[in-house]
This record gives sequence, C-alpha cells and structure tokens, in this order.
Amino acid sequence: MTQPQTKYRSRCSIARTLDVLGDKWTLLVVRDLMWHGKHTFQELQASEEHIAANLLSERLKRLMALGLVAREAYQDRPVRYRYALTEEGRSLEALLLQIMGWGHAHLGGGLYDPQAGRTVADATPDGPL
Amino acid sequence: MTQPQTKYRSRCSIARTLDVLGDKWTLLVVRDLMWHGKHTFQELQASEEHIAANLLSERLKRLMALGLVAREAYQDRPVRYRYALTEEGRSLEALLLQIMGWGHAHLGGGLYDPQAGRTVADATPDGPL
DNA sequence: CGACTCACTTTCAAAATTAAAGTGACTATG
DNA sequence: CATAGTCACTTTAATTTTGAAAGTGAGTCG
Repeated sequence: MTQPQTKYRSRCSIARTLDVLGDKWTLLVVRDLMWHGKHTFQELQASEEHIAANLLSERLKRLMALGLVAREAYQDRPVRYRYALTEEGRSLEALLLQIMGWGHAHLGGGLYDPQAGRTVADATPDGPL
Repeated sequence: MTQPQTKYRSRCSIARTLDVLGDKWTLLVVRDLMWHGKHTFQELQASEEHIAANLLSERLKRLMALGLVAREAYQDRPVRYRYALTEEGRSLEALLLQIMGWGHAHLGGGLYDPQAGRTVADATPDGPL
C-alpha cells in the first residue's frame, strides 16, 4: 500500500483513483511499462503519443511516490535508471484491459493481447463510423 | 457509436479512451448519472467533489457529443433538462466498477454496491495505512 | 577537443481549472 | 407590482497544468 501523500477530494474510490491516475498520460506510461517492454526514460518518451519530457519525469515521480513504479540504476557513471512496475503497479492490468476493451468497442481503437504480446484487432483510423 | 469529433492521439484504445474520459471529472459525472440518481444540473453540481459549473456544463456537452449522455426537457418555461446515460453510456459501468475496485483496494476508498444501491465498505479517511 | 547520448530540468506561452459573480427565464411572497 | 428566490447555465479573472523547446550535467566515442 501507499502513504497518503495526497489529500483526496472525497472518500469515493472512483474520485480517489481519478485523483492519482485521472489524466491523459499516467496510464499510458503504465501501459508501456506493463506490456510494451519500455523501461528507460528514453523508451517511454519515444511512444507513439509523444509525452513531453517534463511530464514524463513528473508522472514517473508520482507513480514512484504511489509505490506503483520503482526504478533501479542499470549503470553508474552516469547513473541511468530502469523503471518497472511494482507488484502493486501490476495490479492495474485489469483496469488497463477494461479501458482498452471499452475504447476498442466504442472509439474504434486497436486491441492488444497481452497473452500474445501483439495487437490482435485493428483500429479504425479516425474512430467509429 | 459515435462520430469522430476528436482527432485521437493514436490508434491505441487506451489513449483514445483517455482522450475522451481522461480527466478528473468526466467519470464522476458518469458515476452520479449511473448510480446516484442525479439527473439535473443542480444535483450533479451538488456532489461531494464540487465540480465547477462551467466544467460540469462543458463535460455534459462532451458526453452528449459522444453519445454517452442525452438530455430531455422535463419542463418548459423555463426549459429545464434532465440528463441521463444512453445505452452506450451505460456500457461504462464495468469500467467504473473496475476503477472503484482498484481505488478501494489501493487507495482506501469506499465501495458502492450498485445492486444494493449503497456503500458496503467504508473508506479510510486519508487513504491506506 | 568536439560531437553525441541519455536523463532529465528549466523556461515560457498556451490551455485548462477554479472560484466567484453574472444572466435570463421564470415562480412565489409581501 | 416589486422584490426575492430558483435553476441552468455563462462569463470573468486568477491560478495551475500542459506542451514544446531549449538547456544542463555526466559521461562516451572518434
């Protein structure tokens, strides 16, 4: 679990989850760590959606503060870090799958199969008909 | 389904979903429409988290544009509207439940049982230990 | 030495959020 | 009939967050 570094808006679990994950970038970082083998700052930044470096930096800090992500140096001089989900972070997989399923059904996005490790259904370029 | 009024950041279903629902307020509005019997502007605004009127107004417009919410006048002179989820909007229930479950387990929020129509597990005031 | 890489941080303009006040169409009260 | 109140917003202005770009520091490579 996690230290309460944030004061939550309310006692509602949904509101609390949105307080910490409710923005356009955080869950994309989690997605890349979870499924796409991206673990360095550079790899995470290079994703299709092009997160700005300052935002990636800030989001990684938040995820670490929440205990969902941990980093370890994979090299000294200069020190370079590898980011990975903690066990608690991996608990977000079901949530990610649910979001993906909804987006696929309603917004025409692609479907990634974590089992197969690849996209198994195409996205429509501009969304549904 | 929905007209593509937005250009999505990518073909990823998660990114697309975050493009339309990825903020701190939209899913709280959906929560209130889905489970808490709040259907007027006033009722939605009066929720615990205190959304600002201009944001509620803008979010309702977006949800209507997406086809997830519809409104009907429940009175003329002056015309007053009642907002409700469409069938497509109701498809968000599983997502809401997943978010709630995660927030309950990891952030110490309350658990609402839609079947029972009430909160069945307490929230810890400031989050988990 | 000079060029390059990686992991950031800083800067600054633009966009989003917040809180408060204002508006328009009425209804109810004195 | 004038005033107060309700509801559903919109407008305004201050603050915060975001986004894009440039800069920094530690080091490697040629």
